[in-house]
Amino acid sequence: MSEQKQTYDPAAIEPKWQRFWSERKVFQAKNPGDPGFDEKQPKFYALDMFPYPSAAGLHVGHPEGYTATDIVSRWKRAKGFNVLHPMGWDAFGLPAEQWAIKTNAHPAQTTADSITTFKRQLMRLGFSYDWDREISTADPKFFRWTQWIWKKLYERGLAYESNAPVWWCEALGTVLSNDEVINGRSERGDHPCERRPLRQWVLKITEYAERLLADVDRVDWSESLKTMQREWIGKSEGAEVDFEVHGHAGTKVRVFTTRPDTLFGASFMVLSPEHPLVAKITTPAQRAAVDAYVKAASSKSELERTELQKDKTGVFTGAFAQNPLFPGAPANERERALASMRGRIPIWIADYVIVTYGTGAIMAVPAGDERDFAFAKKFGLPIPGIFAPKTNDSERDARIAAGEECCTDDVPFGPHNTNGEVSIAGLGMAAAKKAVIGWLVQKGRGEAKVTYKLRDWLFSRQRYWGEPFPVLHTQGGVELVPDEQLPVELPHMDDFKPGGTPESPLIRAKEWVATKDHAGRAAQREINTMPGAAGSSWYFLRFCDPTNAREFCSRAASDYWMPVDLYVGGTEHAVGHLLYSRFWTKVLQDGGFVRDGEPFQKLYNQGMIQSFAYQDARGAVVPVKETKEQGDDVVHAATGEKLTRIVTKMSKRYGNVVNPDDVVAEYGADTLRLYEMYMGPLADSKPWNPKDVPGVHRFLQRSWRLVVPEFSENGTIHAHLRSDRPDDPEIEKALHRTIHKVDGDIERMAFNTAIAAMMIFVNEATKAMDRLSRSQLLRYAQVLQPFAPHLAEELWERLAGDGLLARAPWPKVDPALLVDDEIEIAVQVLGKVRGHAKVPTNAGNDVVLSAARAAVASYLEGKTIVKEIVVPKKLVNFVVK
RNA sequence: GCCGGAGUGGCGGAAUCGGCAGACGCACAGGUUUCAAAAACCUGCGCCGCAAGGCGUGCGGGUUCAAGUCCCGCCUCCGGCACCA
Repeated sequence: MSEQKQTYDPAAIEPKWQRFWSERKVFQAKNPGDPGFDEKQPKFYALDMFPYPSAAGLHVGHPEGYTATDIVSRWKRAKGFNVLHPMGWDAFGLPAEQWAIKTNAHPAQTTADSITTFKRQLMRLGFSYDWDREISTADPKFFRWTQWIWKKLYERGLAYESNAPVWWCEALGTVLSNDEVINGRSERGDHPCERRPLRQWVLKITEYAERLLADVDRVDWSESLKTMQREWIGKSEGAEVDFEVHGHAGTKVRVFTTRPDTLFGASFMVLSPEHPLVAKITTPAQRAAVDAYVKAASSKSELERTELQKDKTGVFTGAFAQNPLFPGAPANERERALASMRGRIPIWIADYVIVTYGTGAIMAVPAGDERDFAFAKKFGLPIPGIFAPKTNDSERDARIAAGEECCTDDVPFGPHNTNGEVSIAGLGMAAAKKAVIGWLVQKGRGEAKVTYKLRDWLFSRQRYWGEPFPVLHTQGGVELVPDEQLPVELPHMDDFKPGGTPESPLIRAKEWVATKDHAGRAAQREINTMPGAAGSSWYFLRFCDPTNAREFCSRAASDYWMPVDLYVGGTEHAVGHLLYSRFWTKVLQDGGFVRDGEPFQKLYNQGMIQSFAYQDARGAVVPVKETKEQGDDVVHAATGEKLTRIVTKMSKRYGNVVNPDDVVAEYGADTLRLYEMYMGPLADSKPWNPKDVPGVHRFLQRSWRLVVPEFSENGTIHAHLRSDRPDDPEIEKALHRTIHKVDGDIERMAFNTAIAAMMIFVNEATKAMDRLSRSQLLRYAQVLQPFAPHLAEELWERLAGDGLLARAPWPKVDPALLVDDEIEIAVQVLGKVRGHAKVPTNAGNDVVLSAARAAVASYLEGKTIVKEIVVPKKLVNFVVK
């Protein structure tokens, strides 16, 4: 029945423009030296966190950030910037390999298929990527340079082999790095992990800890993200102090402490159960108990340890240490008998002390540390009071002084904090630290020390689908593969599954493993592969110079494009990816290969797109398929039970996953882009509401109809737009305000309010449809272009705009049109709005006040005005009695 | 437990520097058009109240002529860290 069809047809215009942009390479970025490069243009590098192409295809979460960077890219181009906006694939890694195993295919094939799907889906959304710069981390032309950079790390002494215990995940068949393990379980798949010693490649990121920390201050990231980076690096300033062990001449236990000032209050010492001295110092009487505790601790998973964290456990070793403030460990029996001797403290072991942090041993000061206090209470150890606080709470002061309550505040030390040579009595924390460290250094019993929580980066996996290391194991040790033999490619293997042993499946590629070293002697290739984060730690550099066959990226290219001006992605990479990328960039900077050590100047985390789900009375989620609408309610289709709507993650299990392809098919890509930007602030998590999508689609249709009549034949435009005419001043004003608002809102990444401003304009323009001019609609198309590029480009073409809209400059705003001659101000009496008054915009206070008095005359009658407050151009407030 | 962020109509959200709370969209209601429906367009729409008016930004206090916004004390939700000495 519908000969009368809407003329806005995204299915027709979107592919048309996508093809056009692609064939003409409209979004190709020019490097210095390229033909057509304009050196007068400033540059702008807008980057998305490149996706991991999974078999499941694109999720609606992907286009959210991608649309944001696309809007900024298109806007920057219109503002005269040379814009680099690339896209690529994070293609190596565990999930691809596991998918391949599950589907009985080869990861090279499944990855290629996933990339094809992702690219097709992305192409349908009209993003202005320079597809000539597309890269894949699994492409030998790319990972050749990943291997080359790894060699630089090795040559700079930043890559080493280690047999230290590492996180091993049985289910994944590989080791994992710290940030891939959460509470003793794998981040991917949530499988249990345990610590095991295995030969691994490790990168010395800790050598860069201080710079990684310091440079956090100079990037434009959210405070919470910067805090996460700082906390992961975890700098602590303090001291290392040596304690001699009684009865073991020359044996010292070194502890790390952030509170060397509290050394006078050390009443026992705790070693981690894994500490190397435990076996040596344990007395025969305590040996059985200690062995049992050590064994129990080692079999406990990290998870069990943290679950039991409330209750402290530990065992006495039987040994004693000597507080270095009170030296002279007794050499003979007689002295040892003096149990009261000052500074003689018992050595315990407990699993609240972690072997990998600090020195794996602590001095316990229960008076100044909550954990030590709890331990001392539980095991009846002494709690010498060391502080003498003087606050308003004298009862608490007394308890602290007596060692009955723990105190971690900065309070003065009490009078007995002296050993005759150094005294901190009456001093505060900072001065006392200085005094104690000074004395220890002078006596050679300790030193100031900075420690970091950051651990070296475990950089190898026992899996097939990753970059091979450019390393040979020869009779003479490790030998690097020469640059001219890079890349070291993966051997083709039909069976690449992990073999249930800690060795990589590459061990079975015998011809590949067996090779020759530089001298022609038998050698073996490294069989571990690099972790998923290898390629993503430098891909942003390759985008600057993606086809360079001689270098990973020329200095000229990176000097021009780097740093990334806007980087958008999810918070899940807040620690790992960002820290690793910063580390590699700094190493490359030290090698003179890039200018700046910070890759990402501005970083923006998008929120998660959530979805509705329905819960029954017991709180169980009912899959969307099993629900139905009944009036205003949603009920269980089978039982009719009324359900409660909740907001949650999209999940197959709940059946609430939204597929971008479906949205494009029904409404078009412009609607999808617009809806995702209109949902709310980019940084917030917010639920997808299918009922809201038609709202933004309607807005696009209304925009369209300003140019093309609803049911026109052949899609011709309104007659009055076929020639130029004077601009209607009212509409002109509204248009300039819209341009100004959209401009400012894109700048602050407030895309939702920019769209609202355009909606307001379209609503006004619709009411004055026949007064619109061609010039006004061309300019409207220009502001709409970053958001709904296909529709805008089509309108531009139909209105016979000059050239291509994608290359048109941003429309000019006349500041004079942003102000009205007359404005309405609010008039308040005692802070309540009681009326409004129209006054000339630049009226003086007397004019404003008399207009305001007239507007609220009835409220002022019989009252005395005590005070008159005039806020220019906003309001007047009368304070009356 | 500690560190971030948030809490505003039936819903998503707006209020950018302390100055008219609820822009814009959804849902809903009424209307125009239509044989009818859809679409489109127009109008209304925080809560209580017939109205005048009162109340209202998680809760309780405070500062101010004026508080969603600032201060103090709580509650709830989300994210991160979690015995790091």
